[in-house]
Parts: sequence; structure tokens; C-alpha cells
Amino acid sequence: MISKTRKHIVECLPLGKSMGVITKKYYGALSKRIEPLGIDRHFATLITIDTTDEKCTQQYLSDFLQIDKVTMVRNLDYLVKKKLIKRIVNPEDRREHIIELTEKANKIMPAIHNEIEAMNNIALKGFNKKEAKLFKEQI
Amino acid sequence: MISKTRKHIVECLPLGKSMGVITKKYYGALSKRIEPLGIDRHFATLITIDTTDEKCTQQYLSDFLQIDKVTMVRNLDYLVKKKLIKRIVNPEDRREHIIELTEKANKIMPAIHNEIEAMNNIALKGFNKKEAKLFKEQI
DNA sequence: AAGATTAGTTAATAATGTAAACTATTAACA
DNA sequence: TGTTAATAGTTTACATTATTAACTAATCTT
Repeated sequence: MISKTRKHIVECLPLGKSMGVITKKYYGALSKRIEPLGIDRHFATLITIDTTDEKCTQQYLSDFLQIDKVTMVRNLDYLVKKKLIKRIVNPEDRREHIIELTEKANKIMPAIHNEIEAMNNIALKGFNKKEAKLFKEQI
Repeated sequence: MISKTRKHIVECLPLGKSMGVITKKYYGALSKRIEPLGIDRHFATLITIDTTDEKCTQQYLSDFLQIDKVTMVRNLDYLVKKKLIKRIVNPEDRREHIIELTEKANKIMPAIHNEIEAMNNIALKGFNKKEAKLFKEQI
């Protein structure tokens, strides 16, 4: 039960505060689940590379995940260092780098998909279909 | 409308990704509304100081807002610099600093409350009562 | 009175976001 | 064809935020 004072304050707070707390808790729990696989960040990037049917350049990833391109360079550097992705210059447009998963990444992707699906089901238990849809439509 | 590929990818992503995107958009819009009042951050801290009936120490704010105490020191330093709060040593326990709003802050608080309430109503339009309650119970 | 605990601060480190300047490549078009 | 503009990616610099450890001052415990 939430105390009266607490409840009163929370109703006055920016909704983004609660959303931020939920998001942080979600990622904390997800990271704990996936860390044993040897990777603790940039799950959304890995999933997008693995799942998309489109030409997966850095610009594509930046646009799709709404992460600016400088940050994306750093995130991909991290994934290269972990030997989970490779950058391949597109021979048809040598400005572009096509991002592909390595064999090492392909081996752990099924487990990552499973952990994310499990976490999403836990997180969505409190939500109904409408709000789940709303979340999914945000990105 | 969301494309088929896009929809397929999003269903595989960590839910925290969409929540983070929403949160960022929310704060972007809220900051733009409140900036003209001369303050662009730490709204939740100001609201809590303004609204709580309990003894408002730095530790209380840290616990309530789930912000670690080091970050809280910095946030309050910022608010002191903006002349919106003052730290007052509690004579009954000189370890504690009671945080109070300044006259300057008291003048703009009604407007800040209004802007937050307006933003929350916009953000909650897509939500039903159950999910709104869920958000509010998070903190 | 001595040792443990609490409130707050400072310093160090890392992750993340944003802007500007830059290279290399391709596109536009006069 | 050659010059200019635009695009993809990188690097650098700076600001914000989070986390950990070490610290001071005050209070509590016993």
C-alpha cells in the first residue's frame, strides 16, 4: 500500500519520472539475465541486426533505434570489441558499412531472444493489450 | 501505420527500449514547456520539496526519488545555483540538511505544477486507469 | 569514552548524449 | 566533365548522469 503523502506527491510528479524508474528496473533485471552470455548492453541493437530484412547500415540502425550516429559508432565499436558484429564496406556504395552478426553472436542470439521475451512477458503482465500496443508503436 | 518488418522487429526488442524512447520524448516536451520559467531539469525534486509533508532532507529526497545521494548532491547544487532552494542545517540533528524552496521558487511552482499536469494528461490520453495507476505506483 | 552508524561531500571513473569538424564517397547538375 | 552538394561514418570535445570509494562531521550505542 502506498502512503497518503507518498500517493499525493506521486500524482504531482512528471510521469516521465515513473517511466524512467520502470525502465531502469527493467534493464537492470534484463542485464542480470543476459550478462552470463558475455554481453551486458546494446541488446536492442543486436536484435535489430538479427531481425531486420532491410540493408543494415549504421545509419539504418541510428534511424530505427533513434540513437544518434555518434553514439551508434561507439555502441558498434563495443560490439566489435566483443566480437559479436563486423562492419563490411558495401561494394555498391563504399560510404556504407553493412553490419552483420558474427558466428559467435549467432550462437547466443536464440538465448538473448528468449530472455527478452521472458522479461517482456513479465513486464507486460500488468498491462493490457492497448498499452502494450502503445509501447510497441513508440519505436 | 507501422511497416510489417518494423512491427516484427519491435516485437523482438526489449520493452525498455520503447519505454526509454517515450520517457525521453516526454521530458523533451516538458522541458520545452518549463524552460521559459528559467529551469530545465530536476522538476521531480522541486515538486517533491514543494509537496511533501515530511521532513525534507537530502536522504529523504534520495530515497523517495530513487536517486543515489551523490547525484542528489549535484542536483541540489544546481538548484541552489539557480537560487530555487536553500539547505538549512537541522538544529535538532546537525548532520541533516533540510531542503526548502526559496521565494523565487515559490513564485514559479504553480506554473510548474500546471505544466506537469498538462503534460501528464497528454501522456495519459493513450493509457487507461489501470496503467496510469501502475505508473504512479512505481515510485 | 570508544566504536559504529548516519548525513552529506568530494574525487575518480565510466556510460551516454550532443555538437562541430573532419574524411571518403557518391549524387547533382550547369 | 568538373565543380558543388549531400551522405555515411569517424573523431574530438564537452556536458550530464550513474556508481564506487574515501572522506568529514555529527550522533547513537554501549
